[in-house]
Amino acid sequence: MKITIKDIASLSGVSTTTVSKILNNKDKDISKETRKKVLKIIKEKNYVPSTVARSMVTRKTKTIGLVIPDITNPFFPELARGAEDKANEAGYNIMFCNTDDDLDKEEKYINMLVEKMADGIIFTQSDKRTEGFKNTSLNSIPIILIDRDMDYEGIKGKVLVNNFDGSYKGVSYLLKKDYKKIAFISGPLTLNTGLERLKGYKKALKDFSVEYDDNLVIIGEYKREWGFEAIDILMNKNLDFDAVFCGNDLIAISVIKKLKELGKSIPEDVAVLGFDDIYMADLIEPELTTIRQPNYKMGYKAAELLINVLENPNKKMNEKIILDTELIIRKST
Amino acid sequence: MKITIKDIASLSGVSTTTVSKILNNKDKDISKETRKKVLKIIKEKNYVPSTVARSMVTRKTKTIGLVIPDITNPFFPELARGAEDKANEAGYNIMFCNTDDDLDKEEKYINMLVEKMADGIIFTQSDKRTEGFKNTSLNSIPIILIDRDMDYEGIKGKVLVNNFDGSYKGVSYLLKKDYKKIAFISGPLTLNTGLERLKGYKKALKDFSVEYDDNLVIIGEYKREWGFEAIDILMNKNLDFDAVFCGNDLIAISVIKKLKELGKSIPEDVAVLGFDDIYMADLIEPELTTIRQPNYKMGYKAAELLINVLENPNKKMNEKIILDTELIIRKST
DNA sequence: ATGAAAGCGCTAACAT
DNA sequence: ATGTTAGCGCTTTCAT
Repeated sequence: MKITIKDIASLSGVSTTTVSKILNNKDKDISKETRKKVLKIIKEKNYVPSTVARSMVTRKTKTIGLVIPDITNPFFPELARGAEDKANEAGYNIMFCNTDDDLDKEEKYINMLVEKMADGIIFTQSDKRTEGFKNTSLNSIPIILIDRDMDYEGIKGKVLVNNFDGSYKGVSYLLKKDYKKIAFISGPLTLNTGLERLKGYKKALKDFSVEYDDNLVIIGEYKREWGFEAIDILMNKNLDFDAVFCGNDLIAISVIKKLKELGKSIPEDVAVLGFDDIYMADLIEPELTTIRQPNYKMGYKAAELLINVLENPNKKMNEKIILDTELIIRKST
Repeated sequence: MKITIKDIASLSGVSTTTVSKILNNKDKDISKETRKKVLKIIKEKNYVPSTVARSMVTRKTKTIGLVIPDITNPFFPELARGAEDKANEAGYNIMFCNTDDDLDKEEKYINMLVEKMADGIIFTQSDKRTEGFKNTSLNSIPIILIDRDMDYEGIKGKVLVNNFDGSYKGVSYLLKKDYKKIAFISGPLTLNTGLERLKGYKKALKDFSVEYDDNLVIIGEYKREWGFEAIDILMNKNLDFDAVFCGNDLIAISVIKKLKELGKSIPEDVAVLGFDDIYMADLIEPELTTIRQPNYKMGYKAAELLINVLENPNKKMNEKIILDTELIIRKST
């Protein structure tokens, strides 16, 4: 038989109100002795209050939904970890959902989270999403957008990365090192991230008076396979390039691999620059020069922002945090 | 104003009972018309039933806790993903918790999960845990153990990997290839996983009539840093070895790196064998030969087992699933 | 085929 | 300093 607050109350010879107050640290006006007595019984009986019952009346679940494309993509674990750490500090739990960049799955998950009365959602949306949600029930729950930008109702904050600046820094560095024919193996341009990186790339070329060549920019996905394919495409086009700027590290790593297979030495024949600085970036050969994104911090900040919104429901806020990248120079350039 | 079942009922001109029945597909004896009418109103009003209120009476939350050391460790994302996929299929959500192998954090999380009335827990315990839980409240909730073995109350199933066999297969392969001085850079032996791998290593040596040398076995942690250190130790001891069997891929990858820095070529001077087959194993140079663990499947099976237990509370089961490993031969051996 | 009513375990406004 | 009471939104038993 599950033990309830009522049991504790009668066992202690007090009312449930008194027990409840003690449980919730609203015990300003509870006598020391009562407090002690009740606490003792609670411990004895190993009583655990039901959060479900509590949520029923407080309308809060202390649960945050984390909706991301795929935890298996090396970009996300750190982000998830950051969010979880902050949530945990503040007494929240994280419910995690993988959408595979699928719009239907996204909506399904959001619905689930609303049904389960998650207090809020941290959301990295699908690269296929071009508009807001069909489901209006969504608007009942605050959302923090992370990494990928967009505007629609319900968004109470954003944590983004300065992709333009990161890309600009990286490509400028390449240019300074006298690489002049820089191919850009991009991820999809449906996302602001890709778009901004492309802009940074163009801007850097311009500032160094290098002409932009459309042929050198090819667009694919943020996946390892795309790196292999992309090099094939570039080679088949018979293009001349002395450096490759990759949309992310996953692409960069497979590009390096492919290039080596083709007998190119890196960075002598071709320099390779990545984006992200994933866990493995300094373990490959040659160690990857890349633009580090603060993934852990992103997750952490997003949770912080969300909790802030949740615990100050009066203040209408919509903060936008833009985190900086860092150029990590290693051996591949 | 949040819309409730009551609103739907009065709007449809029926009782809440009727609405509830329709919501839960217990509508055998609800007329077609009523059903249709109610469903229409529900859609119109964008009504989402509160799972919290439902849980209150059904005593089920359709939530599963996933307690792991660290999602940031490349071993876990796939496992987590497997669990999430299965959970999702069955209409469950996953609450995820990182313990950093810390016993206090473990107990804290377990408590949280009990408070939140998670229906069950999938649990990869800390490598520091040597006994069951202090907290008896835990016994109220079924647990599936994953990857790391142990016995205590509340355990309703296990999904493990045949570490002995995996290790045996890998080391035998090395031996067959005529590597005879095989160092073993192990993870901790507090875990059955490490212990079993050591046993497999010993058994293989024995079967190939190679004498076991205590000096060649060094024990550390499942972390990249340990790979670097371990090679230092081996070198300082001035030991002769022609192959290294690593406790996991993380160690193997840093071992390869270190060895290359020392001017050794792989696999000519030294062969390297890993364990896990993480995402990056075939992207490093040389591609890593390793013993693949079915991580995704482990997570998936664990969720399956748990859901089975949850949905058949009458049957007393305690299944133990032992998954097989696979030797993936690449270029490092 | 449908509804009335009790109750899940807790909190909070209001008394005392 | 402590207790009474009314709900939170749903499911379920039992009537009708």
